[in-house]
Formats: sequence, C-alpha cells, structure tokens
Amino acid sequence: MIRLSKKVEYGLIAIRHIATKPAGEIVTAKEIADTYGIPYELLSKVLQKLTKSGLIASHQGMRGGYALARPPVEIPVSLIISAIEGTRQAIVQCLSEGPQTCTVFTVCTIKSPLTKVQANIERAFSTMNLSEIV
Amino acid sequence: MIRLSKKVEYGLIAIRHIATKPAGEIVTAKEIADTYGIPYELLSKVLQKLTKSGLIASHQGMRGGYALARPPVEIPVSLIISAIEGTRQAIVQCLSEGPQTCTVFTVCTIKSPLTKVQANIERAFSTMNLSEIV
DNA sequence: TTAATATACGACCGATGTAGTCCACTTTCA
DNA sequence: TGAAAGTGGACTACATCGGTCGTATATTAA
Ligand code: SF4
Ligand code: SF4
Repeated sequence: MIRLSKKVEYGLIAIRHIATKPAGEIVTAKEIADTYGIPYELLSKVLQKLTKSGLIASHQGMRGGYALARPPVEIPVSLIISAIEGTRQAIVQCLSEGPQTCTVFTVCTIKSPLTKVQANIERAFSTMNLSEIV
Repeated sequence: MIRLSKKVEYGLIAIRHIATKPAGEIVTAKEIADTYGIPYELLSKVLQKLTKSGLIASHQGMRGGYALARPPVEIPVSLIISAIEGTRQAIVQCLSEGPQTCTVFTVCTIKSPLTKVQANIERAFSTMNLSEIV
C-alpha cells in the first residue's frame, strides 16, 4: 500500500513543532511527546535519526533538547522522509533496493511508467519544505 | 514507507498484458503467470479482484480466461490500485480509515499539507490510464 | 561533587500486513 | 464425461511496524 509510516508522521509533527519556536530555541523530546500525545521513546528514536542526518541539532544533558540545524526553507520534506526511512523510500522495490532484487525485473513491463510516477512523487516531496507547513 | 504492494504490481503487469492483445481476446491466468514468472495462485487472486470491480471480464470453464471489460482509455491506474488494495490507499491513516482512527488527529498539525500531497498523488494515478502504459 | 535531567542506543515484543501456498469447489466446453 | 479453467477460503512463513524497556552517557544546576 502507499502509506507513510507513523515514524515519518511523528517526525514531521516534531520538526514542525521545533520550527514554530524562535530560531535557536531548544525543545525537549518530552515537551513534543506531551504536546501531541506521541509515545516518548518512539519519538526519541525519530529525533535521533533526524539528528544523525543533520536536519536538527541535539544538545545533551540537563537543559538539553533539539533545535533546527538549518533554516526551515532549506529542509525539504523529502529529506525528512529519507532520514527516517532507511531504504524503502520508493514506490517499487527495483527503484530503492536495486533492479536485481526483483525476480521479474527483466520481463517487467511497468517499471518505466512507474518510474515516472516515482519522479512525480519525489518532486512533490522535495519541492515542499519545512517553511511551508508551519 | 511508500510502497506499492506486489499484488498491485502483478495486477498492473497482468492487465497491461491483456490490453496488448486484440480487443476481446481471452487470456488465461496461467499464460500471464508463465510469461512473467508470477506465482499463479497469487495472480489468480488479483485477477479475481479486478473482475469483481468490473475492470476485466472473466470467462469460466474450459477455454475461459480474462478480457478487458472496457476500452483501455477508460481504465485509470487509480482504479486498478483501489480494486486490489481494499482500504489503505492513502498516504496517511486519517484519509483512508477516517479521522477518528488516529489517536493524535485533533492535535495533528501536518494533516492539512499531507492532504495536498495525497491529492497530488491521486491525480498522478487517476490521470494515467491503461492506454498510456501499453 | 553530586543529583537531576536530558539524549543515545540497542534489544525486545506483540500486532499487523505481505507474499505465497494449498485445497476443495464450480463452470464450461470438447 | 473429463480436462481445463476461474472462484474462494484457509493457511503459513516472514517482514515490518508501532511501541516498550533498560542502560549508558552527557551536561548542568545546586
Ligand atoms: S521490476 Fe517491475 S515488478 Fe519488479 S519492483 Fe520494479 S516495477 Fe515492481
Ligand atoms: S491525523 Fe495526522 S498523524 Fe493522524 S493519520 Fe492523519 S496525518 Fe497522520
């Protein structure tokens, strides 16, 4: 099916929440979890992935938390998704895990049109940046 | 993740295969399965769903099989997908299973932009019909 | 120095969905 | 009448998903 994972949704909600704060202000995972009723541990994982991919910056220790690592305009939604979903970010297997992973690749007659659809979707996500959803 | 199921891919390959034949010609599930190396039983299920939704017509008994039920131009890809995937055809839960199924719906801040993305994707699939992928 | 608060990370679990298989049944035609 | 075809349900193995738990580490306020 075509479905965003909850992790991605939580990530979008969280990073948007951070973006609504004055630039540089630090927000804790707990605050976000409480605000939206998101499981704290799960949200933490998501924020850690966003941190590792450089979209947000973490501050450890007491009075720590997260802040945006760049201006919202420079954070397209596509980057948020790919930061959270490791592989599997394409609508078909051959486009994300490689052609040889699909057993019917050589005779498949639909990969060409689906590649166009994929490009369409990618464009939709990469042209939308964080500043547009706050 | 955003991924088409194998059933949908098989359905697309199959219905496209049928569409390449002269109009009205009957194709068996076995022929399609053999041609593309798709598991026969699984393909049968998919073809049955396409039949129930009226996209293809089945002919039972010996020398039976499947043929298109309408001209290819009148079969948008979106219909093929929704015929095979029952529910879960939206990128987020609240758009396909209803708002109250998501625990954070009332405080969710991203449903509005994601609804736009959904509309974008739907348009991509509904404007593409079978005649364009043969 | 220490206690409190916060992130980092990996292991784990149950529920659900996916891909595929199996089998019994019905329909149709040669 | 029997072979060939679709119909339909149950079933399995596996992967993923959503979520939880425990522990380690970093930072800072007291
Ligand atoms: S080759 Fe065809 S069937 Fe295989 S993953 Fe790509 S689009 Fe799907
Ligand atoms: S309400 Fe928000 S979090 Fe819930 S399914 Fe819709 S978009 Fe996702």
